[in-house]
Amino acid sequence: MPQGEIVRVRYAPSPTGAPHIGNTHTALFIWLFARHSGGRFIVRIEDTDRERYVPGSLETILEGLRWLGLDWDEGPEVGGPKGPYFQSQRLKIYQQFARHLVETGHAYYCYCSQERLEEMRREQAARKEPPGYDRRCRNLTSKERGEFESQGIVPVVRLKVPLEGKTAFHDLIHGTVTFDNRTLDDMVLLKSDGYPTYHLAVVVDDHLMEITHIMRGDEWVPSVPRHILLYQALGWEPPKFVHLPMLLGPDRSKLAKRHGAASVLGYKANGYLPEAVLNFLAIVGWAYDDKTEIFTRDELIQRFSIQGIGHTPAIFSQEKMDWMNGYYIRQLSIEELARRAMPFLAQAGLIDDKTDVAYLHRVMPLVQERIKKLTEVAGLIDFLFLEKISYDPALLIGKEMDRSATTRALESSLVLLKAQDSFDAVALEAALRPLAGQLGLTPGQLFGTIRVAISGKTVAPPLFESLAVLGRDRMLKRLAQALELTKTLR
RNA sequence: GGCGCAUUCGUCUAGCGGCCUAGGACACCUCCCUCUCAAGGAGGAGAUCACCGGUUCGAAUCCGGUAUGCGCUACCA
Repeated sequence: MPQGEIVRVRYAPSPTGAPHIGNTHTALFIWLFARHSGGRFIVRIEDTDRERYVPGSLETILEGLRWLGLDWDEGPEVGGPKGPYFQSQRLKIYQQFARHLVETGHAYYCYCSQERLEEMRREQAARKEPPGYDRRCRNLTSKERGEFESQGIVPVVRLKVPLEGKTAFHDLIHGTVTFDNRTLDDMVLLKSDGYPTYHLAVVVDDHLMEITHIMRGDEWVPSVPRHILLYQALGWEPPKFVHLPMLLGPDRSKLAKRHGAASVLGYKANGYLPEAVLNFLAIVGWAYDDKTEIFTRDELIQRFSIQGIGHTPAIFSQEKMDWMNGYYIRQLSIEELARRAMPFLAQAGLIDDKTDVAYLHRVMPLVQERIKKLTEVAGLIDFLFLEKISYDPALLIGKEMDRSATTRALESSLVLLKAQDSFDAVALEAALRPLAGQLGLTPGQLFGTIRVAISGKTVAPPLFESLAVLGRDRMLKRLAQALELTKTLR
């Protein structure tokens, strides 16, 4: 990259399904590099495989990027000076370069049928030879070509890879990597349906779009020598290469759908905060120093560097992701937490448009430090929204208590609270705590029984705060209900 | 099978020749706080730096080999 030239990097997803967290990880690193260097972040859609195309996946990919705030300067929806940004709309360009390569002797037409190629590979496997095209069509005479053409066979275009020598390239993360040309076969550049393969399309587009750094996952390293050969054949200068560490599943294999909630949008649906996902993704495969791991988006942009990127593939740790999400939830203001939790509460049927936001603001402090995901809110505080709660009456009887002790506890609490005139948490605790001793119970026993009576749960937010939010009427009603229920116990 | 990349606590990582008797974080354990659950605080356990050679006064750090893992090996990306 000449001095002063602006960084241009691209994220080039294929619309073949929902974007998983591995792709997103790559996108984030590319975006961070672009923003850090004041360059351009380009999104290019590599839709050259018509068979694997999944309708709707483009929208999902873009939504995932938007959710994380990875804005793009050129690409779908925004356009740009080097478009179109869909490879399916650039077919003529690839065909033209493919033809050019054939004319200049760097590529050739291949008429081999897929059946023959498959059989060839089977035989190679049987003979324990490395698989690869046997170059049967590499030196066809024009007469032979004419015969195939007259049979109506539509050829593919293959690159004429040098039979010997070595091809090397320099990667900003891995250093110099060298390949022996003998291990490379004559790959297809243009398929018989007129679509380019990845190899042709990526080289042509990266050049035409003036990409300065090719950033992508490590799984692409083995294809670089072929691309270098293509650059040479086309007389172009290759950009810089930056191969990013891959994300692995818990079984250490390349992260894929079968590893569970691998889709970014899945994280959104499961109650993760975009800033937490962004932060977490950034610190796997990249480190700033020996201790910092919480970064705001601006800090990430400011501190990101290729030097800090690791060489090793990394296992995506769901546990740590969850911890970080919980951490970010705890940093939210009550108002913000309420705003973010609302869709999940609505989904659980606990709130609707008419729900009082001020009430939500009173509820949120009860859950803020107890959840790791927004999806957990509803289960913790449903009793504060539901008209009626149901639970197993046996839960009312606490540790080392019996039915009569439970009944007495509920009766006494009811009497005491009926006479109570102040219903904030502090006053309620001051009133109820002494009651335990009077009943010959530990505070834990008494509070446990009341907890179940008002929430239907043995694990719930703090009792007095919960009572305060519930309010006098509802708490008395629930205690009375619980008292009724004790009659069903033996 | 061939080629390529990689190898520091279970996991994510710091380390780029002496500061390392290897630091941080998650998870785990103990204690404190405490009405349950959390959160928080204080501790703890956990890595002979894959292995074997070499270079060097000195190596987790440099070099070579071995092993292991992963990736690629399609008219998929």
